[in-house]
Amino acid sequence: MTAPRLLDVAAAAGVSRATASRVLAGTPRNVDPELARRVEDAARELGYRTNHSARALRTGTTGTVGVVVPSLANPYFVQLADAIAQQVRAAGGQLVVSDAANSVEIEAEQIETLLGGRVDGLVVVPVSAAASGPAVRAAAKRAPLVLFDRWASGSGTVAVTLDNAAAMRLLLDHLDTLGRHRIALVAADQASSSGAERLAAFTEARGTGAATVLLPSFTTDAGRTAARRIAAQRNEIDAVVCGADVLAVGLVSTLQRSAVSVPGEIAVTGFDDTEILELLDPPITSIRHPLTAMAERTLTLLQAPARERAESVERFAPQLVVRASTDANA
Amino acid sequence: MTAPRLLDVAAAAGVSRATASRVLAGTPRNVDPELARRVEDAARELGYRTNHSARALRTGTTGTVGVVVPSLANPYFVQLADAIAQQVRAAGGQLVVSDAANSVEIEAEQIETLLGGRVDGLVVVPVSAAASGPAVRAAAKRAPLVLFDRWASGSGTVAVTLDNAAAMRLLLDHLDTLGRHRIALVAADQASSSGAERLAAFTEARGTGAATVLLPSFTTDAGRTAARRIAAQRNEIDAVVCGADVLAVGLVSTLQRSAVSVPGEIAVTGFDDTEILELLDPPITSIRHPLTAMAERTLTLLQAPARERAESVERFAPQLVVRASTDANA
DNA sequence: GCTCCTCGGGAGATCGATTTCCCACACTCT
DNA sequence: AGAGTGTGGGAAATCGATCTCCCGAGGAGC
Repeated sequence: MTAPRLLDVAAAAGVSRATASRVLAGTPRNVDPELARRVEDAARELGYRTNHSARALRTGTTGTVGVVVPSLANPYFVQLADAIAQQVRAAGGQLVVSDAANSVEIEAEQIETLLGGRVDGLVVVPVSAAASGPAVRAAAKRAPLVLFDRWASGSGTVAVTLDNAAAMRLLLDHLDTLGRHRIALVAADQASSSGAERLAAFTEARGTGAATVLLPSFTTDAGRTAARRIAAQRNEIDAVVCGADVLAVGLVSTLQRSAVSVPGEIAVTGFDDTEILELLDPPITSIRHPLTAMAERTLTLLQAPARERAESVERFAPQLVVRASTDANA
Repeated sequence: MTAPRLLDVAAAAGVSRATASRVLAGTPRNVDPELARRVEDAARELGYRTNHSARALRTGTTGTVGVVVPSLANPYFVQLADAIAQQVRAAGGQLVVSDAANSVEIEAEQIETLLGGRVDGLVVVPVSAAASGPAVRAAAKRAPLVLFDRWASGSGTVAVTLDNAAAMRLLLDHLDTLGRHRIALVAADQASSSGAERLAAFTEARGTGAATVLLPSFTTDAGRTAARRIAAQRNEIDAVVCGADVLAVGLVSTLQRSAVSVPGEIAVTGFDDTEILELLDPPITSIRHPLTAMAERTLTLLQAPARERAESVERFAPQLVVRASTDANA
């Protein structure tokens, strides 16, 4: 029982393959309604489904967008992929998600694979601002590619990101307003553009002398490590800004177990407004990305002529979400 | 600047397309090492990448596995997809993940699309035990398909799942051992086979009279609703088994805000050992699925001859993970 | 009544890689 | 030396859908 082909449908309807194709693919060409009906009936009858490889080969287009994220284990990236997915689906396309396992090499490999005629365009959340550049640049020459949430230097293409500096200022102003002036930064992953920008904005606002805990990795475990260092300095610090939600989650739960009250003694903020934050006790203040708008813009750029994707960074305005981890009355 | 084709590589190396193909696709045919070297050099030089659509069309095979999950917004399903992804990658394949948006119709649509020659096989976590059957059955006739984590009746194919009844018994025994005998079940989503099995196992163990809170949806918000009902019955209940982690998360945080101590007054368990559980205070006792073994078995079945995928359900042994939400000393 | 257009529809080329033949050459064995 | 054998490599068919031509019929205009 082999799958029915267009030829079979055409034969059953008593027309040529060309006509059957015109009806089923909806080519802008008038076909006698009677014939169209016969073709459609035959197709339904036989359970015909157009062969994707054949169509893609002939038309040179797949109707599929590829997304490469650093890791699907991090809910933040899942959220990003999901935002893109909704836009793609709304446009009637398919989505392929690849996981780069936080490695520039695997990232390059995934990009390569997807480019072999599997996708019409690529959305990449690059692992590293410095090291992801070359692979992205090479890929951007072969297919439309837009960076999302992070940029990579020398990428040769446009990036749709959050305005991280503005976001950092929002958080610092918020804490200042609450009378918290002795603020520490807990960050990881300076390899990513967003990590670097957040750190830079913090240093610029607070000076190089400000307390900063840099962690090797971007996990809740790292957040717990940070908690121990913060707890040790509890007398000199009254607020902590975390460069990522996962860090904040680990930090808050560990601080509380060490009997450091949040926000009583130390206020804490996250950074990406992941869904978990709301569920913790206390819920954690964070920065919300305008993901829908960002994803929409990304798809627009993907479909635009190449010249609109010249290397540049577009920054979207962040939104502060105040919760009880900074302001108990929130 | 069009992409280089096999023809270009062959010309550059001074051989025929056939030979170039034999070298690059690694056909089990001897080729003069000197020619092979020339072909490989030419391919590298030109930046050649085999066109996936063309290869797929000719060979009828894509090297890609599709996964359809009910929703990517639920971290549990992301975890499942990730387990499959690792196995597929280990086998040198590609993965396409689709989201069914918790709808049987969209699920059927996604399956249809993937079957149009995009994938060699399909792994489906069905939305509904009853309603997903027909679409799955039709798909299973056209391509290898294995159900994962849940089964669907009349699916005509094999399902790799957890032994939910055994898992429920593990939880109940654990609570009994701790002296908690007045146990309530908080569940949602009886449409899924796992939801139904968990409910059935609970009822069988505790009788139909046992307290049960059935929720309309499968979200943390639903868990909060449940918390209010449980709090109202706090005098008759000393433990709650949740049919899913997301419910437990919402339940615990809301109970605590209502000044009901966990586990002091009421012990709580989750069910899928999602990563968040560990981070909450208290961390929540749950059931861990042997996901790696399950994913491995799934891939094996996918590649096996059709007769090994006769409709049946394979059940894997659950593992109890005790945390402080049931046993403060854990 | 005749020519010119329009419009629907079919034959065949095409996308790029794989694979089936089959041929040419070199080498061995009698 | 001639026949037999084996091996590497090329020409051409093939996968299935689309798209470019081109043809025939019917209608409009003179």
